[in-house]
Amino acid sequence: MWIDIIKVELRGCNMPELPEVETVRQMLLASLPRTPITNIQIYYSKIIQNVSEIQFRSRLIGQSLIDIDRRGKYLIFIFNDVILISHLRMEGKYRFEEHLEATRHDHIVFSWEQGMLAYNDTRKFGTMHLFSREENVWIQPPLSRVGPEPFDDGMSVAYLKSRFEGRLRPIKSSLLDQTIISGLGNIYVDEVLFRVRIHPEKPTSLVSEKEIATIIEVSRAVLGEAIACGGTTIRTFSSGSIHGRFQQKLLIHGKKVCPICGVPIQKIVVGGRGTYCCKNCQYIDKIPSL
DNA sequence: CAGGTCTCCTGCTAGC
DNA sequence: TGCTAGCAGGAGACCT
Repeated sequence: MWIDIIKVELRGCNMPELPEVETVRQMLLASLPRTPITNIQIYYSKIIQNVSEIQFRSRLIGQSLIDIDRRGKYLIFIFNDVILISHLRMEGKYRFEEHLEATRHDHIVFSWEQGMLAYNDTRKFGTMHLFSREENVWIQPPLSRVGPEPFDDGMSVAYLKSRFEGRLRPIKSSLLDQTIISGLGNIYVDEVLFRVRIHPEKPTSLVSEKEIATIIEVSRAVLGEAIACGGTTIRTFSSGSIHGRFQQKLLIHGKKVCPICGVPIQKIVVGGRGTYCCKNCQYIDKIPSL
């Protein structure tokens, strides 16, 4: 079985966000062996952040996978004695095969009796952290920096309001800030802001309570639907080349013309990120007319 | 503290 | 045709 994230028509827009990571989590959970890891090959060690290459191997070899969790865009592999936290960043992907030969951009390969798992990452931006299960991984970086997901109990209008107060930066930057709200990346933030008809450059503190409520509701809907669709850019080679069906449901990201008013969509830069929005339908100051 | 800028890295593309 | 400079982007480091 292959689990891969491919480039689709939107160049540079294939980064895994929460729905993609969740899809990868489910597929790995279904396919990875629960027997001890027999070997680990490291071809590019800078992926590993908090322990040495030697420690990474010695502490993981012999460990059996118990479960895979997820927090925001982080995958959390739980073994007998250790916890491996993996972030795919822009282009990280895993593939599991009975036997694989490491190819270009395969940086770490885990082996079991039953198969091999390769971590492949063209841009080498992905990260891995290794912790002991005795440590509390939730109170130290990177997980300590991850704020609540839209689905979490901790996510509420009152919470977001408190985090938005006094913030002058664009709302898009605040929604991309994983310490405030986790799981939304560049594509989904554009989608959410278009659907709630708020301009990405609207100052955060000017977003009303009513708008915050709508942002939460729409974030849940967009992410939930994307998860149900298997993400935007995921495909499994075992079932041909099907990419995530949410790709077809994008309304604004990568589009040329506004699906509501027909005006050409603007491509601007907000907080250093390529941003798609409709100047006609997304307001900076006005209350959205939903 | 808030927020801006730089860094990491490679593949693609515009421009010559 | 072949080359190169420039760009994209999640999150942390660093600076103001």
